[in-house]
Amino acid sequence: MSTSAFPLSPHNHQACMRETLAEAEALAATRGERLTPLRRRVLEIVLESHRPVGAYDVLGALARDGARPAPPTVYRALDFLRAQGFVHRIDSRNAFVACFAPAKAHRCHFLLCRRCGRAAEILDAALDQALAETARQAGFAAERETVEIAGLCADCREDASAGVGAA
Amino acid sequence: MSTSAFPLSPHNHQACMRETLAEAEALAATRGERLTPLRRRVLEIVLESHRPVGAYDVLGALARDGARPAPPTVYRALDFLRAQGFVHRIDSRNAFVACFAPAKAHRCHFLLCRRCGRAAEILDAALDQALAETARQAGFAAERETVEIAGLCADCREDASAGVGAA
DNA sequence: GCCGGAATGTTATGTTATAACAGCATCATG
DNA sequence: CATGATGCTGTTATAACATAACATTCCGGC
Repeated sequence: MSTSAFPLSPHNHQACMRETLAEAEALAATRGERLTPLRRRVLEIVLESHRPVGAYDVLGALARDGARPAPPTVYRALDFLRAQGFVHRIDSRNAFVACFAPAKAHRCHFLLCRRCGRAAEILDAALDQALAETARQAGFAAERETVEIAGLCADCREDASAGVGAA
Repeated sequence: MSTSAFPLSPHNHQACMRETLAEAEALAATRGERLTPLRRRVLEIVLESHRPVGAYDVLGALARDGARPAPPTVYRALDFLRAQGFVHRIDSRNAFVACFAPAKAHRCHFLLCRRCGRAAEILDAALDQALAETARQAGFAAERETVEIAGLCADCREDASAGVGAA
Protein backbone atom coordinates (compact mmCIF):
# COMPACT_ATOMS: atom_id res chain seq x y z
CA MET A 1 0.00 0.00 0.00
CA SER A 2 3.05 2.25 -0.16
CA THR A 3 3.52 4.82 -2.87
CA SER A 4 7.09 3.64 -3.02
CA ALA A 5 9.73 5.07 -5.27
CA PHE A 6 11.27 1.62 -5.11
CA PRO A 7 10.46 -0.94 -7.77
CA LEU A 8 7.88 -3.51 -6.77
CA SER A 9 9.81 -6.26 -5.11
CA PRO A 10 8.92 -9.14 -7.42
CA HIS A 11 8.98 -7.19 -10.65
CA ASN A 12 10.13 -8.59 -13.97
CA HIS A 13 13.69 -7.47 -13.76
CA GLN A 14 14.73 -9.12 -17.00
CA ALA A 15 12.26 -6.94 -18.87
CA CYS A 16 13.24 -3.94 -16.77
CA MET A 17 16.89 -4.36 -17.74
CA ARG A 18 16.17 -5.08 -21.37
CA GLU A 19 14.05 -1.99 -21.78
CA THR A 20 16.47 0.29 -20.03
CA LEU A 21 19.34 -1.04 -22.09
CA ALA A 22 17.39 -0.46 -25.28
CA GLU A 23 16.61 3.05 -24.14
CA ALA A 24 20.29 3.71 -23.48
CA GLU A 25 21.26 2.38 -26.89
CA ALA A 26 18.71 4.58 -28.60
CA LEU A 27 19.87 7.63 -26.67
CA ALA A 28 23.52 6.99 -27.43
CA ALA A 29 22.72 6.59 -31.11
CA THR A 30 20.72 9.82 -31.12
CA ARG A 31 23.61 11.65 -29.51
CA GLY A 32 26.25 10.15 -31.78
CA GLU A 33 27.93 8.53 -28.79
CA ARG A 34 29.38 5.05 -28.95
CA LEU A 35 27.96 2.49 -26.55
CA THR A 36 30.79 0.04 -27.21
CA PRO A 37 30.65 -3.63 -26.16
CA LEU A 38 32.66 -2.87 -23.03
CA ARG A 39 30.49 0.08 -22.03
CA ARG A 40 27.38 -1.87 -22.79
CA ARG A 41 28.57 -4.78 -20.71
CA VAL A 42 29.41 -2.52 -17.78
CA LEU A 43 25.96 -0.98 -18.03
CA GLU A 44 24.42 -4.46 -18.01
CA ILE A 45 26.35 -5.34 -14.89
CA VAL A 46 25.17 -2.22 -13.10
CA LEU A 47 21.62 -2.78 -14.34
CA GLU A 48 21.52 -6.25 -12.85
CA SER A 49 20.15 -4.95 -9.60
CA HIS A 50 18.62 -1.84 -8.17
CA ARG A 51 21.48 -1.71 -5.67
CA PRO A 52 24.57 0.42 -5.90
CA VAL A 53 27.61 -1.59 -6.99
CA GLY A 54 31.25 -0.71 -6.43
CA ALA A 55 33.65 -0.19 -9.30
CA TYR A 56 35.61 -3.20 -8.11
CA ASP A 57 32.46 -5.30 -8.10
CA VAL A 58 32.07 -4.41 -11.77
CA LEU A 59 35.70 -5.34 -12.25
CA GLY A 60 35.00 -8.71 -10.64
CA ALA A 61 32.00 -9.32 -12.88
CA LEU A 62 34.06 -8.53 -15.97
CA ALA A 63 36.75 -10.88 -14.70
CA ARG A 64 34.17 -13.66 -14.48
CA ASP A 65 33.39 -13.00 -18.14
CA GLY A 66 36.96 -13.95 -18.92
CA ALA A 67 38.35 -10.48 -19.57
CA ARG A 68 40.77 -9.24 -16.94
CA PRO A 69 40.62 -5.50 -17.23
CA ALA A 70 42.49 -3.16 -14.89
CA PRO A 71 40.69 -0.52 -12.81
CA PRO A 72 41.08 2.37 -15.28
CA THR A 73 39.09 0.42 -17.85
CA VAL A 74 36.14 0.18 -15.50
CA TYR A 75 36.37 3.75 -14.29
CA ARG A 76 36.48 5.02 -17.85
CA ALA A 77 33.42 3.05 -18.81
CA LEU A 78 31.62 4.31 -15.70
CA ASP A 79 32.66 7.89 -16.48
CA PHE A 80 31.16 7.55 -19.93
CA LEU A 81 27.94 6.04 -18.61
CA ARG A 82 27.68 8.79 -16.02
CA ALA A 83 28.23 11.50 -18.61
CA GLN A 84 25.36 9.98 -20.59
CA GLY A 85 23.20 9.80 -17.49
CA PHE A 86 22.93 6.01 -17.74
CA VAL A 87 24.54 5.52 -14.36
CA HIS A 88 24.69 7.68 -11.24
CA ARG A 89 27.24 7.74 -8.47
CA ILE A 90 26.16 7.28 -4.86
CA ASP A 91 28.65 9.46 -3.01
CA SER A 92 27.81 8.19 0.44
CA ARG A 93 28.70 4.66 -0.66
CA ASN A 94 31.42 5.12 -3.27
CA ALA A 95 29.26 3.10 -5.59
CA PHE A 96 27.28 3.31 -8.79
CA VAL A 97 23.66 2.64 -9.61
CA ALA A 98 21.90 2.38 -12.95
CA CYS A 99 19.41 4.99 -14.00
CA PHE A 100 16.17 3.39 -15.09
CA ALA A 101 14.84 6.55 -16.71
CA PRO A 102 17.86 7.87 -18.62
CA ALA A 103 15.79 9.71 -21.20
CA LYS A 104 14.18 11.98 -18.64
CA ALA A 105 16.24 14.93 -17.54
CA HIS A 106 16.26 14.89 -13.77
CA ARG A 107 18.25 15.72 -10.74
CA CYS A 108 19.76 12.76 -9.00
CA HIS A 109 18.26 12.33 -5.58
CA PHE A 110 18.11 8.97 -3.87
CA LEU A 111 16.52 6.95 -1.14
CA LEU A 112 18.87 4.21 0.08
CA CYS A 113 17.54 1.32 2.11
CA ARG A 114 20.03 0.01 4.64
CA ARG A 115 18.22 -3.31 4.93
CA CYS A 116 17.57 -4.46 1.36
CA GLY A 117 20.29 -2.26 -0.11
CA ARG A 118 18.12 -0.91 -2.88
CA ALA A 119 18.44 2.61 -4.24
CA ALA A 120 15.40 4.52 -5.48
CA GLU A 121 15.60 7.67 -7.54
CA ILE A 122 13.45 10.48 -6.25
CA LEU A 123 11.60 12.72 -8.63
CA ASP A 124 10.02 15.38 -6.48
CA ALA A 125 9.30 18.87 -7.73
CA ALA A 126 8.80 20.26 -4.23
CA LEU A 127 12.20 19.00 -3.16
CA ASP A 128 13.85 20.39 -6.29
CA GLN A 129 12.17 23.67 -5.56
CA ALA A 130 13.30 23.72 -1.93
CA LEU A 131 16.89 22.99 -2.93
CA ALA A 132 16.81 25.72 -5.56
CA GLU A 133 15.35 28.18 -3.09
CA THR A 134 17.95 27.33 -0.47
CA ALA A 135 20.74 28.04 -2.94
CA ARG A 136 19.07 31.21 -4.15
CA GLN A 137 18.77 32.60 -0.64
CA ALA A 138 22.50 32.14 -0.13
CA GLY A 139 23.31 33.74 -3.48
CA PHE A 140 24.78 30.40 -4.42
CA ALA A 141 24.97 29.17 -8.02
CA ALA A 142 24.25 25.47 -7.74
CA GLU A 143 25.86 23.21 -10.30
CA ARG A 144 25.61 19.72 -8.88
CA GLU A 145 23.72 18.18 -6.01
CA THR A 146 24.25 15.13 -3.87
CA VAL A 147 21.04 14.21 -2.10
CA GLU A 148 20.96 10.78 -0.50
CA ILE A 149 18.50 9.82 2.19
CA ALA A 150 19.42 6.62 3.99
CA GLY A 151 16.99 4.60 6.07
CA LEU A 152 14.41 1.86 5.70
CA CYS A 153 12.19 1.46 2.64
CA ALA A 154 8.50 0.73 3.01
CA ASP A 155 8.88 -2.99 2.34
CA CYS A 156 11.64 -3.37 4.89
CA ARG A 157 9.75 -1.42 7.54
CA GLU A 158 6.90 -3.86 7.21
CA ASP A 159 9.19 -6.86 7.34
CA ALA A 160 10.98 -5.48 10.37
CA SER A 161 7.83 -4.76 12.34
CA ALA A 162 6.39 -8.15 11.32
CA GLY A 163 9.59 -9.79 12.55
CA VAL A 164 9.49 -8.11 15.95
CA GLY A 165 6.05 -9.25 16.97
CA ALA A 166 2.62 -7.61 16.83
CA ALA A 167 1.61 -6.46 13.37
CA MET B 1 24.68 42.15 -0.19
CA SER B 2 24.19 38.41 -0.17
CA THR B 3 22.46 36.63 2.66
CA SER B 4 25.26 34.12 2.49
CA ALA B 5 25.48 31.04 4.60
CA PHE B 6 29.23 31.42 4.18
CA PRO B 7 31.23 33.30 6.76
CA LEU B 8 32.16 36.82 5.80
CA SER B 9 35.38 36.53 3.91
CA PRO B 10 37.61 38.66 6.12
CA HIS B 11 36.15 37.57 9.45
CA ASN B 12 38.14 37.16 12.62
CA HIS B 13 38.86 33.52 12.25
CA GLN B 14 41.01 33.33 15.36
CA ALA B 15 38.03 34.36 17.45
CA CYS B 16 35.76 32.11 15.44
CA MET B 17 37.97 29.11 16.18
CA ARG B 18 38.47 30.00 19.80
CA GLU B 19 34.78 30.34 20.48
CA THR B 20 33.85 27.14 18.68
CA LEU B 21 36.55 25.25 20.54
CA ALA B 22 35.29 26.59 23.85
CA GLU B 23 31.78 25.57 22.90
CA ALA B 24 32.96 22.07 22.08
CA GLU B 25 34.81 21.78 25.37
CA ALA B 26 31.77 22.90 27.31
CA LEU B 27 29.55 20.44 25.46
CA ALA B 28 31.93 17.56 25.99
CA ALA B 29 32.13 18.35 29.70
CA THR B 30 28.36 18.51 29.96
CA ARG B 31 28.07 15.14 28.29
CA GLY B 32 30.79 13.52 30.34
CA GLU B 33 32.85 12.92 27.20
CA ARG B 34 36.60 13.35 27.12
CA LEU B 35 37.95 15.91 24.70
CA THR B 36 41.51 14.64 25.08
CA PRO B 37 44.55 16.59 23.84
CA LEU B 38 44.65 14.53 20.66
CA ARG B 39 40.97 14.98 19.93
CA ARG B 40 41.20 18.64 20.76
CA ARG B 41 44.18 19.07 18.48
CA VAL B 42 42.42 17.30 15.61
CA LEU B 43 39.43 19.56 16.12
CA GLU B 44 41.72 22.61 16.04
CA ILE B 45 43.21 21.42 12.77
CA VAL B 46 39.80 20.97 11.20
CA LEU B 47 38.66 24.31 12.60
CA GLU B 48 41.54 26.14 10.97
CA SER B 49 39.53 26.78 7.85
CA HIS B 50 35.98 26.62 6.64
CA ARG B 51 37.09 24.13 4.01
CA PRO B 52 36.73 20.37 4.17
CA VAL B 53 40.04 18.68 5.00
CA GLY B 54 41.00 15.10 4.28
CA ALA B 55 41.90 12.65 7.04
CA TYR B 56 45.40 12.47 5.61
CA ASP B 57 45.68 16.25 5.69
CA VAL B 58 44.97 16.05 9.39
CA LEU B 59 47.57 13.34 9.64
CA GLY B 60 50.06 15.63 7.91
CA ALA B 61 49.29 18.48 10.27
CA LEU B 62 49.80 16.23 13.28
CA ALA B 63 53.07 15.05 11.77
CA ARG B 64 54.24 18.66 11.54
CA ASP B 65 53.51 18.96 15.26
CA GLY B 66 56.11 16.27 15.83
CA ALA B 67 53.82 13.36 16.57
CA ARG B 68 53.74 10.70 13.87
CA PRO B 69 50.42 9.00 14.34
CA ALA B 70 49.16 6.29 12.01
CA PRO B 71 45.85 6.62 10.14
CA PRO B 72 43.69 4.80 12.72
CA THR B 73 44.57 7.43 15.31
CA VAL B 74 43.20 10.17 13.11
CA TYR B 75 40.12 8.26 12.05
CA ARG B 76 39.30 7.45 15.66
CA ALA B 77 39.59 11.06 16.69
CA LEU B 78 37.42 12.09 13.74
CA ASP B 79 34.86 9.41 14.63
CA PHE B 80 34.66 10.79 18.15
CA LEU B 81 34.32 14.37 16.93
CA ARG B 82 31.63 13.32 14.50
CA ALA B 83 29.71 11.45 17.16
CA GLN B 84 29.76 14.64 19.23
CA GLY B 85 28.67 16.70 16.24
CA PHE B 86 31.85 18.79 16.32
CA VAL B 87 32.83 17.71 12.84
CA HIS B 88 30.81 16.61 9.82
CA ARG B 89 31.81 14.42 6.92
CA ILE B 90 31.46 15.67 3.34
CA ASP B 91 30.67 12.49 1.45
CA SER B 92 31.15 13.93 -2.00
CA ARG B 93 34.73 14.85 -1.09
CA ASN B 94 35.79 12.18 1.37
CA ALA B 95 36.66 14.99 3.73
CA PHE B 96 35.72 16.54 7.03
CA VAL B 97 34.61 20.00 8.02
CA ALA B 98 34.20 21.59 11.43
CA CYS B 99 30.78 22.44 12.73
CA PHE B 100 30.66 26.03 13.92
CA ALA B 101 27.38 25.58 15.75
CA PRO B 102 27.83 22.26 17.54
CA ALA B 103 25.39 23.11 20.32
CA LYS B 104 22.45 23.46 17.96
CA ALA B 105 20.83 20.23 16.88
CA HIS B 106 20.62 20.36 13.13
CA ARG B 107 20.65 18.31 10.02
CA CYS B 108 23.85 18.47 8.06
CA HIS B 109 23.27 20.08 4.70
CA PHE B 110 26.02 21.90 2.87
CA LEU B 111 26.85 24.34 0.15
CA LEU B 112 30.30 23.67 -1.32
CA CYS B 113 32.05 26.30 -3.40
CA ARG B 114 34.23 24.84 -6.10
CA ARG B 115 36.24 28.03 -6.44
CA CYS B 116 37.17 29.05 -2.89
CA GLY B 117 36.64 25.58 -1.50
CA ARG B 118 34.59 26.73 1.47
CA ALA B 119 31.76 24.70 2.94
CA ALA B 120 28.71 26.38 4.45
CA GLU B 121 26.19 24.63 6.61
CA ILE B 122 22.61 25.17 5.58
CA LEU B 123 19.90 25.61 8.17
CA ASP B 124 16.69 25.76 6.22
CA ALA B 125 13.38 24.64 7.66
CA ALA B 126 11.69 24.53 4.25
CA LEU B 127 14.37 22.21 2.92
CA ASP B 128 14.14 19.99 5.99
CA GLN B 129 10.42 19.90 5.49
CA ALA B 130 10.69 19.01 1.79
CA LEU B 131 13.11 16.19 2.53
CA ALA B 132 10.86 14.83 5.25
CA GLU B 133 7.84 15.03 2.98
CA THR B 134 9.67 13.26 0.16
CA ALA B 135 10.55 10.38 2.46
CA ARG B 136 7.06 10.25 3.89
CA GLN B 137 5.47 9.99 0.46
CA ALA B 138 7.65 6.99 -0.33
CA GLY B 139 6.83 5.35 3.00
CA PHE B 140 10.52 5.64 3.75
CA ALA B 141 11.89 5.91 7.29
CA ALA B 142 14.75 8.37 6.93
CA GLU B 143 17.67 7.93 9.32
CA ARG B 144 20.50 9.91 7.81
CA GLU B 145 20.78 12.44 5.02
CA THR B 146 23.58 13.53 2.77
CA VAL B 147 22.75 16.85 1.14
CA GLU B 148 25.61 18.64 -0.58
CA ILE B 149 25.09 21.34 -3.17
CA ALA B 150 28.20 22.14 -5.15
CA GLY B 151 28.65 25.30 -7.17
CA LEU B 152 29.83 28.88 -6.77
CA CYS B 153 29.32 30.92 -3.61
CA ALA B 154 28.13 34.51 -3.80
CA ASP B 155 31.63 35.97 -3.32
CA CYS B 156 33.11 33.80 -6.03
CA ARG B 157 30.34 34.58 -8.49
CA GLU B 158 31.11 38.26 -8.10
CA ASP B 159 34.84 37.70 -8.49
CA ALA B 160 34.29 35.55 -11.55
CA SER B 161 32.02 38.04 -13.30
CA ALA B 162 34.37 40.88 -12.37
CA GLY B 163 37.23 38.90 -13.86
CA VAL B 164 35.45 38.30 -17.14
CA GLY B 165 34.75 41.91 -18.00
CA ALA B 166 31.75 44.17 -17.44
CA ALA B 167 30.71 44.48 -13.83
C1' DG C 1 49.01 -0.42 44.53
C1' DC C 2 45.83 -2.52 41.56
C1' DC C 3 42.17 -3.21 38.52
C1' DG C 4 39.11 -2.10 34.63
C1' DG C 5 37.87 0.51 30.90
C1' DA C 6 38.95 3.98 27.65
C1' DA C 7 42.26 6.01 24.65
C1' DT C 8 46.14 5.68 21.82
C1' DG C 9 49.97 3.28 19.38
C1' DT C 10 51.44 -0.06 15.86
C1' DT C 11 51.46 -3.17 12.05
C1' DA C 12 49.43 -4.66 8.27
C1' DT C 13 46.19 -4.63 4.81
C1' DG C 14 41.89 -3.61 2.35
C1' DT C 15 39.34 -0.52 -0.72
C1' DT C 16 38.67 3.15 -3.99
C1' DA C 17 40.62 5.94 -7.69
C1' DT C 18 43.82 8.01 -11.08
C1' DA C 19 48.24 9.29 -13.68
C1' DA C 20 50.85 8.27 -17.57
C1' DC C 21 51.83 6.12 -21.52
C1' DA C 22 51.32 2.21 -25.18
C1' DG C 23 48.65 0.00 -28.66
C1' DC C 24 44.89 -0.53 -31.59
C1' DA C 25 40.50 0.35 -34.05
C1' DT C 26 37.81 3.26 -36.86
C1' DC C 27 36.97 6.48 -40.18
C1' DA C 28 37.26 10.52 -43.34
C1' DT C 29 40.04 12.06 -46.84
C1' DG C 30 43.50 12.52 -50.48
C1' DC D 1 44.96 2.12 -50.72
C1' DA D 2 47.90 5.01 -47.58
C1' DT D 3 47.59 8.25 -44.05
C1' DG D 4 46.81 10.54 -40.23
C1' DA D 5 43.44 12.12 -36.69
C1' DT D 6 40.67 10.69 -33.04
C1' DG D 7 38.93 8.04 -29.62
C1' DC D 8 38.80 3.64 -27.10
C1' DT D 9 41.14 0.15 -24.52
C1' DG D 10 45.21 -2.08 -22.35
C1' DT D 11 48.93 -1.89 -18.95
C1' DT D 12 51.81 -0.53 -15.22
C1' DA D 13 52.31 1.80 -11.33
C1' DT D 14 50.89 4.44 -7.61
C1' DA D 15 47.96 7.68 -5.00
C1' DA D 16 44.29 8.42 -1.78
C1' DC D 17 41.07 6.85 1.60
C1' DA D 18 39.91 3.61 5.34
C1' DT D 19 39.87 -0.24 8.75
C1' DA D 20 41.05 -4.86 11.17
C1' DA D 21 43.51 -6.71 14.84
C1' DC D 22 46.26 -6.56 18.55
C1' DA D 23 49.65 -4.13 21.94
C1' DT D 24 50.39 -0.58 25.17
C1' DT D 25 49.46 3.22 28.06
C1' DC D 26 46.73 6.32 30.66
C1' DC D 27 43.63 7.40 34.35
C1' DG D 28 40.10 7.20 37.69
C1' DG D 29 38.01 4.46 41.43
C1' DC D 30 38.73 1.29 44.92
